Amino acid sequence: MAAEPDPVTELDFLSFVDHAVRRASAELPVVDPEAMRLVLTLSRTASALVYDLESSVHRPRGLSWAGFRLLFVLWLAGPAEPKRVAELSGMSRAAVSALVNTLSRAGLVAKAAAPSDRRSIRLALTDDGHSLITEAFAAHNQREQSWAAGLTEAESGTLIALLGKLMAGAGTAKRRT
Amino acid sequence: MAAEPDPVTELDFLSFVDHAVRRASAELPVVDPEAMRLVLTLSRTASALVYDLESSVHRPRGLSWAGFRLLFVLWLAGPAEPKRVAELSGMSRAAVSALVNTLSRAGLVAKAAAPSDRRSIRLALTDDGHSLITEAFAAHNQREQSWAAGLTEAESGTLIALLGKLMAGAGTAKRRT
DNA sequence: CGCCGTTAATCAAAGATTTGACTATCCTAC
DNA sequence: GTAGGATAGTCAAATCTTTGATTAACGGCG
Repeated sequence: MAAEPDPVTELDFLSFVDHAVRRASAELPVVDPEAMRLVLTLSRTASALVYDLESSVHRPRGLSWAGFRLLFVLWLAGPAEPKRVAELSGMSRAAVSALVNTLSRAGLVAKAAAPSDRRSIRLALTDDGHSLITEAFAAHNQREQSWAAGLTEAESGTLIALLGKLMAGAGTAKRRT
Repeated sequence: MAAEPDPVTELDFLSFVDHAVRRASAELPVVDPEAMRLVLTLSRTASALVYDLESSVHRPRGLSWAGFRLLFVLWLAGPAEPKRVAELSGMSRAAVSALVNTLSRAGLVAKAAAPSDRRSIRLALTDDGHSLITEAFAAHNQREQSWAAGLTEAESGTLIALLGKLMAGAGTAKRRT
């Protein structure tokens, strides 16, 4: 790690990817640069996207990213049990449980007895919750559109298809329980 | 060693995206379904990817995802100040500060006086830190390769290019300070 | 009918992350 | 040279998330 061949001082979050791939390949010949670049670009893009949506749309409305996802699932899947909400939103059951307490205290989500299993409960949006999620999602989608505007429709379709293929191909991908 | 494929959950997720897009479009005619599908697919794919890498590669080595990212940055950018590490790794300065304490206590990162600014410090990998990150990244990249294996080389290149374009087009994307 | 392994939700403790405040230092303009 | 604003790192409080344990309920099998 002697000399720096690159002007490391001027890198930002995105262009660091180029530097990192070159550097890592040089230090570890076993590295597959293409796979590395793919994962790095994907995770950084997603992270920037989520951060932007959360800070510009949801925080101002008093929702965390997780809170938004939970309301979103209840909105589009209808009333459901915590277990199913956890699966669909990608959270742990404990996280759902804690988050539901918060959202319930805020009057956005209601708990009721589950139809046929007394261990479980049924979660549903309140009227306030429904109002909030529809309004918030409208703004959310506005912002999504300004992101998507950087791509043509064809490109957007290709990107979605490739992400789907990536996801499907990764049969080993574990989800949380 | 428990890397069990869970196709049911993944399919559940994929079909939820379809369902969600249809449902949201029906309830809110103003919604752009293509932008919605793009963001949903992207964030969910990235989330599955990160979760898989973290749980299969880094947790077993005692590293959190954030801890890995910090070591990764120091490894490839060389010794740097916390401010720059925060920029390159996408964390807040406070998070870097806290994380460096942990990693420093674990003997992976060393703090030293910054060359020319007495407000700042210089962070660097220790020998142990260097050993750990190279070993961990080798395993990390192995796993990346098994994800990338689902795509052809051409598809992978296209995907990277489209993500880059998406990121570049979103000039309004805010980064954290 | 009752035993017992599963499954669901929740709780508790530990760890992380964020925002905002605070201290120390830098540096430009007077 | 020095006053004032800007900048770096850290701390504190509030939130969230995760893991593991706990309580309650289900359901198959003798």
